[in-house]
Amino acid sequence: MTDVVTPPTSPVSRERSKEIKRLSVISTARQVRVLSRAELTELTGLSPATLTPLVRELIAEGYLIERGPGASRAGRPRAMLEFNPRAELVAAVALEPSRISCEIADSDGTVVAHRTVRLAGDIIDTICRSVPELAGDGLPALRGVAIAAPGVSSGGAVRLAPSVGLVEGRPIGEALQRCLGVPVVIDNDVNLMAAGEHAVGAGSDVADLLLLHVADGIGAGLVLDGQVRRGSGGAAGEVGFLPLDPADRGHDGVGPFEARWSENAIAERVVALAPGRRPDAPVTALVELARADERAAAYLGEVLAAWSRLIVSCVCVADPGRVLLSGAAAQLDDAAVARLQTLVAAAAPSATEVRRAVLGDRAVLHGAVSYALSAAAAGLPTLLPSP
Amino acid sequence: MTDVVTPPTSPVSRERSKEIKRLSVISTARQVRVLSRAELTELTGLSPATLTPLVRELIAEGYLIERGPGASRAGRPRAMLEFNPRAELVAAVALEPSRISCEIADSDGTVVAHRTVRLAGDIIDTICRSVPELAGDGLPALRGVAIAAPGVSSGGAVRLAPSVGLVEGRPIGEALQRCLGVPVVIDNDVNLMAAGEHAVGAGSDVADLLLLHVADGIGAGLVLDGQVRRGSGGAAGEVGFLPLDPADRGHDGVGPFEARWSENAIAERVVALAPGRRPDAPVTALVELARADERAAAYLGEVLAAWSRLIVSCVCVADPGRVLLSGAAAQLDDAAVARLQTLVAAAAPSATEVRRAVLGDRAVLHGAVSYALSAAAAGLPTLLPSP
DNA sequence: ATAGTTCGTTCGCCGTAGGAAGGAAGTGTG
DNA sequence: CACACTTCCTTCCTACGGCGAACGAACTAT
Repeated sequence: MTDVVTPPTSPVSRERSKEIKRLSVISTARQVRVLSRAELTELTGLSPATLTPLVRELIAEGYLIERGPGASRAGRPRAMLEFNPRAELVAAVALEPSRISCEIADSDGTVVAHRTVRLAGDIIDTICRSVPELAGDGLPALRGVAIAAPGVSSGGAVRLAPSVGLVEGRPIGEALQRCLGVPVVIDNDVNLMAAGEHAVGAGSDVADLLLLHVADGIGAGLVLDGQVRRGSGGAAGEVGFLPLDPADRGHDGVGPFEARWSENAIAERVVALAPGRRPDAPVTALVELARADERAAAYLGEVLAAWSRLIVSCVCVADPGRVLLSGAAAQLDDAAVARLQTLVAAAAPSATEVRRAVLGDRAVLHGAVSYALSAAAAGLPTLLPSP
Repeated sequence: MTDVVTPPTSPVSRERSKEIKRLSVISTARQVRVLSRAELTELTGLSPATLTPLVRELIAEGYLIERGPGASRAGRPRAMLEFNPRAELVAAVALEPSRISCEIADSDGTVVAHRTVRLAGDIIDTICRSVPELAGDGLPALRGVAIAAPGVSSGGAVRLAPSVGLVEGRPIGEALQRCLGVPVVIDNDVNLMAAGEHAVGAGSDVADLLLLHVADGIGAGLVLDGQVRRGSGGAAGEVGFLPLDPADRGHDGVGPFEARWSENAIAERVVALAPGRRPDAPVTALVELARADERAAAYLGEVLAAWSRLIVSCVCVADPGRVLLSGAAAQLDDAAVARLQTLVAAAAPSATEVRRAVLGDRAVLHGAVSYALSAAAAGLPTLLPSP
């Protein structure tokens, strides 16, 4: 439909269709974990005759491991195959202001190795050296690298100084891809969290979700139709900029909304309400204070109202159906989440479930795994069941 | 990733891959209109040997028409093929409060036949009779039917009484599909407009856009990554419900925002500013008034500010990169559009282009064509170049 | 005219998908 | 305990589609 010139790659070549089958089997096995060839025929639709050599190949490559025969009612018992998560490793690299943390995980998201490197010298060099070192003899199994960058990763406002210029645009991705020989994806950390929760967390049963992450700023990750949507400039989910209060104006790349309702801002108010040292988890502190202190309860109400308006805004635009609370917002207790849910339901045009995210710190890692695995499959357009 | 059970369809069968090739050629030809086999090899990546029999088949089926030889610098001239738009017809059915309008169009969006039927008896029956009648001997070429329903078509708030129960959910789609034997898609009219502008209108050069349609209410259609996104409950784009004014509350299924800034609301103010009969095009009237009347100018400013905040909200959530003004919003003159653009740029976190939609009334029709054509191809997951 | 160039087609090989039949390994039953 | 029966997996075989390569076709340039 668009008048972009069609790319010169052949749509269906023989190698492709074989690879598609491979991926179909692998992805099925990854989900089901332990299954027989008979189940594979059912799930993938491939004929047994087709599967036999393919499975043999996958066993030889270490993707599948033959286990003993499974239970059987009648007839020959199924020879069970177990998916070997170690057959596919991914690297998740998180860029932080003055260091990078690097993790190697298998396709379950189990961390096989991790390391934190102080940022010295060129980022790209550092990553190119660290990843193979960490992977060790598992390097051949490396399927992809996902890089989590704080703030907006491409286009949009630049929110984090250190990564400017290096992260901006493609260079880092392209360079790493050449150097490591595997697909490299780079994205906003909030988007990765959303992908993680969608893959194995509180959103694994739905196709659409919005993850609202409250920290120093407020950001959201949007998953629609099973895919993280970044928008044209990569600024989708920049909900801190929502013009919810007509009077407010943003300052220095900080959205008007997040200036008032981020974790930082709440922390300040909490300190004012209960003088003492600044709490690590201001929202937790606020929730506790609110049980006894009326002023705190009132302020908690304000916070919930503000967040609810933010959520409603997202529902009106994208209708994700489920909203996951992450970061400081995940510190809300059940009662507060329920209140938030009620506020949202009252104003949103569509039924929306509000829940806490469940993966916490590990969300980014799982997101990276999910990205890297799907990037490995991305060479060819997906023929796999997408939802 | 999700634990939905994998569907039992085979991923790559021979018939599929053949169909994929067919579609690849057809879709290329649809875009380029007149081309040679040599160009097809370049554009689709298929080898000449593969194309020869395929093209022969398509000629026999009427998809392609052989034209004379084209110009040539040196060597054998290319035998030109022309795509026959009449080979694919689609029906676009618009449900209106008391009648339905039905159009048959070819894949250019040229209307071949149209008819308006007063709503009497069962909607499904009526459509099932009208479409084949209208299509006449072109019926075998019918590739799909798209139905445009006002308001939210599934889930979400019900906005239009007459279609309740019939449109709600799947029944009408399924029934028609059985009866007519072609894919039937049903959607919100604003979503269809967005699809239309994306296909052949002011958004044909981008993958993401948001169409803002101002009429009795305010609605938006969201295209991300080349696809209309409806959200989990089909309420994506219900921007009339945006909680932009904390004090406001919605009434009776009308969003708080649209109650104040829809065409109706503007019309009332315009009447107040310039007493007389209610204008057909209140925004046009307002723009003209604003040239001379200060109060009108101020009010126009308010309208633009309100709309800009709405657009900014959408940018913060979905970052479409381009916003198309449709309906009453398309009545703005260049200067007003420019002002709107400026307002948006000042507050949005990402560069966003604001333009008028260009298809006007025909947007829904083109959207229906686009839907119906892609629905015909939707049986199999797209292997075609998606962006 | 002849060489050169570009197009399109035919031929034939190769590889893959999948039907069919057969072997393998269990459970139930007389 | 043998026999049928069921189910699972494999092997054999065939058919067919994709594409490389050679070939014929059609036109330009010199």
